[in-house]
Amino acid sequence: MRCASSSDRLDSSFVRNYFRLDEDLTVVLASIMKDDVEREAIQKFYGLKLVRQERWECLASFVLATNSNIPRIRAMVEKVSSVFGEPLEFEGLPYHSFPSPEAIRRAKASKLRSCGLGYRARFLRQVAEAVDDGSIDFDSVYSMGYEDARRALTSKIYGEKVLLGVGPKVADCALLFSGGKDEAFPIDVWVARAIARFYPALMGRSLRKKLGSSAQKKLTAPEYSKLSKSMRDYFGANAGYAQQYLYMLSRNR
DNA sequence: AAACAGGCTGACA
DNA sequence: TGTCAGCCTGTT
Repeated sequence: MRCASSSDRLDSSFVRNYFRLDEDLTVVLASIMKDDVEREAIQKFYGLKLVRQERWECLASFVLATNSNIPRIRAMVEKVSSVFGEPLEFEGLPYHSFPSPEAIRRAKASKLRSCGLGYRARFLRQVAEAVDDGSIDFDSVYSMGYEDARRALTSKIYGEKVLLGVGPKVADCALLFSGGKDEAFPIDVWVARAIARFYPALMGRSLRKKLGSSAQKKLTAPEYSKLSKSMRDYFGANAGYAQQYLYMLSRNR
């Protein structure tokens, strides 16, 4: 395989790991083709894959993504990178790396805030501190099983959250995209809508009604746990893949 | 121009 | 344990 990058570290074995070229996608897809909905989604978005993202960058990005939207998330990540990241060059063009936890930790509050992060600035800094000082250790957390790892990401020590800004949805995203937990099934508003529409039986009547009519369309913590568990039970070990295809289906209709 | 956007925290029942 | 308001900010 041939590839080009700005760094020697990003060689072909990195690319192989990042894009999961070691896995047989057809086998994975066969395991989640449990109904016509997934069949249609897989046909429509055939080739869509999970990738193995860098762990700190992934968690930090999803902390920033809270209560926001894709264009804005992109703007926040790019701004933070250009202000606090290392300058890079690739094929003559300038780029910036995503900043290290240390860089975010050292950042002046007002400067961090001026990246347009809003109240997420505080969360990003606290997560950076926890990663930098070892309060949270990715190696140890991601070596646990799914349930324990999710508990670890959202846990409290002496009543204080270890990772402020990391709730159930953010934790599931980190576990799926950078923690090697393929059974994680993150539920954002799009996925919740898709479940209500295509899998009403898995959702339950009251929640379905709420998403349909009520102005309050955000899942409560208990609703989230219950729903994500039933989706994991239904799709099994590769539920995260099912979620990705369902998400795409939900957004393209 | 009020609502909404790829939720979470802190306070309270 | 489960609810609920409030929250930065950009966009529609």
